[in-house]
Amino acid sequence: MSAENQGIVNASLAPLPDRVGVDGLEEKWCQDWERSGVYHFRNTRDRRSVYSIDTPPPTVSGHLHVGHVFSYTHTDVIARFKRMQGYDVFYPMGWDDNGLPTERRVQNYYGVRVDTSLKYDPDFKPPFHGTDGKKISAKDQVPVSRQNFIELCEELTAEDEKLFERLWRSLGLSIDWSQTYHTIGDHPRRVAQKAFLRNLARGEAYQQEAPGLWDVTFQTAVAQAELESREYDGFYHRVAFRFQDGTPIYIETTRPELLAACGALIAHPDDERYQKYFGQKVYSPLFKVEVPILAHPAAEMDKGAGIAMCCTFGDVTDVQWWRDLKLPTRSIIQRNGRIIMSVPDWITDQGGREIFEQTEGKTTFSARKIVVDALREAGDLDGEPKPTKRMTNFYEKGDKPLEIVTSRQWYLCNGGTDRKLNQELLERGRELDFHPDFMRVRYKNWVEGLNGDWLISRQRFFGVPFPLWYPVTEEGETDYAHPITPAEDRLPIDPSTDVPEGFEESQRDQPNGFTAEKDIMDTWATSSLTPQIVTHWAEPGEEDQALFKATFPMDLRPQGQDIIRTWLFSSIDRAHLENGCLPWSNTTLSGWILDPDHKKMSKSKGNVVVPDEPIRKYGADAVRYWASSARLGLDATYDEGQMKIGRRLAVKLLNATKFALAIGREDENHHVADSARTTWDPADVTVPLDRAVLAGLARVIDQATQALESYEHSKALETVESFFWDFCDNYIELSKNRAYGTADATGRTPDRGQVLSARTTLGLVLEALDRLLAPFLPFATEEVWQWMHQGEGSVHRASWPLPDAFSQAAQGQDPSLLTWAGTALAALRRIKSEAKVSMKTPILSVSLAVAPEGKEAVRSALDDVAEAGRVTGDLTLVEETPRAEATEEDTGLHVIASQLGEPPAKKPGK
RNA sequence: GGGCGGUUGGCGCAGAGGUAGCGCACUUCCCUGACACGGAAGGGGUCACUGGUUCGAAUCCAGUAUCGCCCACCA
Repeated sequence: MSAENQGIVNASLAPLPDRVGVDGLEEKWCQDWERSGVYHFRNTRDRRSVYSIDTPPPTVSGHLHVGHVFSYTHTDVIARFKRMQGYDVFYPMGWDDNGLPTERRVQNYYGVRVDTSLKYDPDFKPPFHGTDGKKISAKDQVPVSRQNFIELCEELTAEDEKLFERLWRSLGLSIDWSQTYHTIGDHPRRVAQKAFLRNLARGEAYQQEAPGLWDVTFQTAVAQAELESREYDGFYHRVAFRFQDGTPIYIETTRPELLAACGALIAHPDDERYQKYFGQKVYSPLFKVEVPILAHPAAEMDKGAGIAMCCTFGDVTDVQWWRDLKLPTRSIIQRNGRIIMSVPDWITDQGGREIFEQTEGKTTFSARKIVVDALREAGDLDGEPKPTKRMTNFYEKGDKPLEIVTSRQWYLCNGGTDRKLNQELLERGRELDFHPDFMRVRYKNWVEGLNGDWLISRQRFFGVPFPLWYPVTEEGETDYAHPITPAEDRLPIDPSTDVPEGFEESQRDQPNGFTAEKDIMDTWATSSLTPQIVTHWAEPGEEDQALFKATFPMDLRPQGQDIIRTWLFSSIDRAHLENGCLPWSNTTLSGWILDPDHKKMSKSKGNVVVPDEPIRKYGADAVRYWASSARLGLDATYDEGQMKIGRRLAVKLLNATKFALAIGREDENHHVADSARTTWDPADVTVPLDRAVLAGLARVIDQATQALESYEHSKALETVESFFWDFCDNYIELSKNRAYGTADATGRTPDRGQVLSARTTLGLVLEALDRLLAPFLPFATEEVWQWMHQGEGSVHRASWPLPDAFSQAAQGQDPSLLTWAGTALAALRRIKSEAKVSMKTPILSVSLAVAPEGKEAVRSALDDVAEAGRVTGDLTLVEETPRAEATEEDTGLHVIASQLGEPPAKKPGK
């Protein structure tokens, strides 16, 4: 058994500063930690000894605000705790630079856009440099190859990464900076492509030509997870379709511009109003196209007129009707959101063709106006359009409602169409430990509500390309049914510049040759693989495989609650399909940061706080304290007051420890003359009061450990903190005179054993508290640690305290002794406070009444109480007789009589 | 419309069956040999509301209100 295990602490004491403070600690220790590599993953090859974290990669082109600081601190507290528990913590950092925000930024910054038909140009120089803020118009943008674009992206985001890294370091995140990645880099691209090829080989990825949600601004298909419902102003138009004989039947629509795309009128099969018409034909107004009246249960009787026109495609219900009733496809919206450029052949009526011609190339908005005017003129509009608010699907990054467009897209199975897989993924959700647990239902709701597989292809240019080509037939047609895939060891590839095995570049886009898949993968198709990326999944090297074995499945995924449906779910889907397990065993979900007016902080509201400011103003420990005091999953208010408290705690720790270390050792200037060694042995703690403190400490260690084990960092902090303040306010005050070892007010000098007991207790407890606070206040605790353990390594690699040695040394002493002694001291202080005199004023005599259960406790600490209260004469204890009427606040102890001496004379001057 | 979370002194939060707790702010006092970036003492709440269970309810149950979020609703 080592000395440490027995609770004996051997300290190498460093000289102490005259004055202590928290300013400047960040810089000092950041540099030291970097130099010594405390946070480096030690590459332990044993999975059980490793704690691995799937850190969220922040969007680097995004803006920093205190929300980042908040959730990353929560993770860091856990990382530090696990490290001190002896785990080899694998804590990498990623940067998300894949996707639209970066694409737009690179376009505007350098004046370039991706053209996948171009070849990589190693000598390419962008036309602009550093034009942030100014937008370069599309016609001035120079087309570049995808690889060139990726390089520019890496160049640009390198700056942003530095900014983030500087923030994370100044916040004291214990990230292993040798383990970083960015989502558009070679390695993540290789992982994304490899995983896709394996999905494809197993039949989990497939392509399909189908109607799907489409963003007309970005001109790309959009997945269910990226939808956002927003309120949208619309108008109900009551429009007449007519039977052969001219009898009208009215429908209501908010999208009259789609009239030409109508394929049927649909009512509910039970709707008595329309049952008699089922199977009959009517003619659409203006275009005079014959459409049937059909029944389908998805029609809702109480919505609109109860009968709807089905267009291809106005909304997702239209798609359902079109599919179930086998309606003709009559698309009139182009991918840019405008009406098609030629009159469709199903419109045969001359008047109808002329009206359609007027709408060609128009936006849906302008086309609607033309159609409504024509309807009004034709007498087929009943009344005027009535305004309505409706919820419509938007792409979360877009500002126009989504259209439905038919296109060939790639899908990945996610349980949206397969009941068995759906059940399996729900089971994975039950296996995963959510912190807090109630977040689990969000996952469940999402998986249960899926209505289709995951659409992973995007018609964009910047991103991870599908590693695919297609054969081109003799007739020059692309044969999508037989994609050509590269060997895994060639990855990452770009099909627009790389050539499939067995072909020559000259055969590109030629009959009997090949053609590249033009689409790229959704950014989540890469992000969903961060566990595989950071753990070097499927990399062939021996080192890589060892790393993967030691770190996967990972231990923790920290993330925002808003991306449960995207990041969390898609990661589980990928790991389930690829690895047959959960990607991690725990997930922590942080809440939002609200501004002081309880509004969510967001860039658009302009209420964000840049995190450097509070760090500079209050110190990193203080900001971390604020973040740590919020529970997971609950929103927290941005509260500088809380940071002040954190700062106060850090300063107090410095001062209290300085006192404990200096006492009995300092020269006349309160310096420890030279660095010295000392030993704090729990066996030297003999005084009941001191033992009571150790008993309390053992309990606190136990509680804090349990709280952190269950990811309740705020509870752990609160437990340790309140013990710490109690220790400072009561124990230090009670014991300090004994610890000094000088004569007390009555002229008695404590014996050596009593002095040693106090000093040992001070040392042991503060050393343990330093460890307990280290995950929360890494800077102040490191500073203090170095005073105690000069040259013996960092507190952040020190062992997490165990309760046993302390509870053993307490010898069964009840920790409430400290509470009783503290109460007695408070009573003495109150005498002086009420008399409005200095605490230095001696008490000539005092008599305390104590409840029977506390009398023995107070008696055993009586010397310390008397000394701390400066009682120079008699301190008598009387057992309190239970009183008939209980006082409003009964502490079990009160002053019966007291006599104060003269307050000490004020020092002249100052 | 379905679901989740919150509602506790002026503010920020803890407490989850035994009669309300912490911090900030506030009041008064104190420059005491760790700390004035400090210390001591104190005032302040019918725990959103209404019912119920219980000897006893901030705490459990039912419902209401209110704030926030997630999902659904697109004729």
